[in-house]
Amino acid sequence: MRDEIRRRIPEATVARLPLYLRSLIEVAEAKVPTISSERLAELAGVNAAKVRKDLSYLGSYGTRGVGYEVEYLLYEISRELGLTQDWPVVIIGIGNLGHALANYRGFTARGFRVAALLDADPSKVGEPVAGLAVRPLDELPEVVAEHQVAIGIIATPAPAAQEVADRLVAAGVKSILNFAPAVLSVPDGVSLRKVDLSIELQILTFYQQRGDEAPEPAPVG
Amino acid sequence: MRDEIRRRIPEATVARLPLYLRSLIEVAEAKVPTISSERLAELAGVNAAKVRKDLSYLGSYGTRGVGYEVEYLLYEISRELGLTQDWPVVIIGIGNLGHALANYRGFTARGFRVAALLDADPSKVGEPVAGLAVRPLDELPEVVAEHQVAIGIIATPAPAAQEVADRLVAAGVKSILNFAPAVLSVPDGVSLRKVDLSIELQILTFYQQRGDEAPEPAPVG
DNA sequence: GCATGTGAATAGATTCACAGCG
DNA sequence: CGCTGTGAATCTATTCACATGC
Repeated sequence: MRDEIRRRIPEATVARLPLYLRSLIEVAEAKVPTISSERLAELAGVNAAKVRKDLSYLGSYGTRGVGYEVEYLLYEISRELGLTQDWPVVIIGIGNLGHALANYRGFTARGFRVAALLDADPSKVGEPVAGLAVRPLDELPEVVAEHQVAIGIIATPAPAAQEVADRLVAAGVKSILNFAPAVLSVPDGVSLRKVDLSIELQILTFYQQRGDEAPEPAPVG
Repeated sequence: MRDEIRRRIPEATVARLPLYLRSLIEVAEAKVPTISSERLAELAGVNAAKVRKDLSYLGSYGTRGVGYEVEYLLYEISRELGLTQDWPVVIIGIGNLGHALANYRGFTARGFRVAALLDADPSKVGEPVAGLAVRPLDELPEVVAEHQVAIGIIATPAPAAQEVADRLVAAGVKSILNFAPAVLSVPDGVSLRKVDLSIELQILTFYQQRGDEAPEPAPVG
């Protein structure tokens, strides 16, 4: 935690750390003290060599002949992912999806806190959703400053998404998760990830039509 | 369309085809007759070399010195993705997310049709959602057979997800999209993809904490 | 003895750069 | 002449296999 070198962690590994974390939380609840790469691999749905290689990028946290100490590894991965602190998020676009996201438990579960819900539609403003009143999109800068918002979630229709992204960036938000089916562009230094339902379905139909099996998803970014 | 060899298309390419498709639909609406790899790349948010390489796996559909014929390419990609036919889907778990998914327009937009909504909770059964009455999970086999359902969408809480997946498989569903935050296992021959909100957020916090920028998402699988 | 940690080998994806062709 | 199509080069990720050290 103090004098460690800043290792470059492959993005494929970063994308799997949350999986390991979730698995470790489960076994920690069962009071299991240590876990082998083999068992962790099973829980996370990957193979053991990958687990060991991934964890080796974080440091040598295992014990040969024994395995990994669950609580310790749990903490180290949490820290690596930045989950030892709280992350205020804003959700923009309070339609069906925005509603669902606002009510999503397990949001709060893992250190994320919905600081505000915003919508450009005046008829939605003031509506209580998940215990918060929807605020006008124009208040974004104040909301971001006030709550130190670092992450913006876009749940608007596609045509509005780029403008919302621009406003988030202008307000100083450095991480954006986009649910709108649109390709967005953001300046350097801003991270952008997307979740797109219809793309996922289309990938499935590709393989279904082929009578093939879709390869193991490699969710990376 | 008749005597073509079955080219093996890299999974990374398959994951990008839906992006090209969406971009092509946009330009087709604007009545643009042809498009260069450069322009398509810009719309899809990738680079031109990738576009050309990806499209070359489908066949030589471009014209040197000119570009690609929009309508033709649109059709070929649709066909490759299996979108020239309709795909009945079932959504299981009609909580917040299930509701949002059931109401998602652009679902129907691209050849997907919600055949039924199911939930294991008797108190939800019968409730009208998005013009359909929620049906009991036990009716899954009939629903699948009746509507020729090929795709199942899991929107249940995590603890229920594996059982639902097992039931989908038992009913003959060969493609599953999982929104529950759980690792599922399915037999060979069944395709499984996942969408996980909290994993995406955790990847963002990793890079945010580093003061780094998240790499370009490579949504594959 | 046993499971980690890691170089080396392999596989897969991206990018380069240019030949090929309309 | 311009843009596609594609081998070759590069980069990234996965897997192997075994030396290492508790």
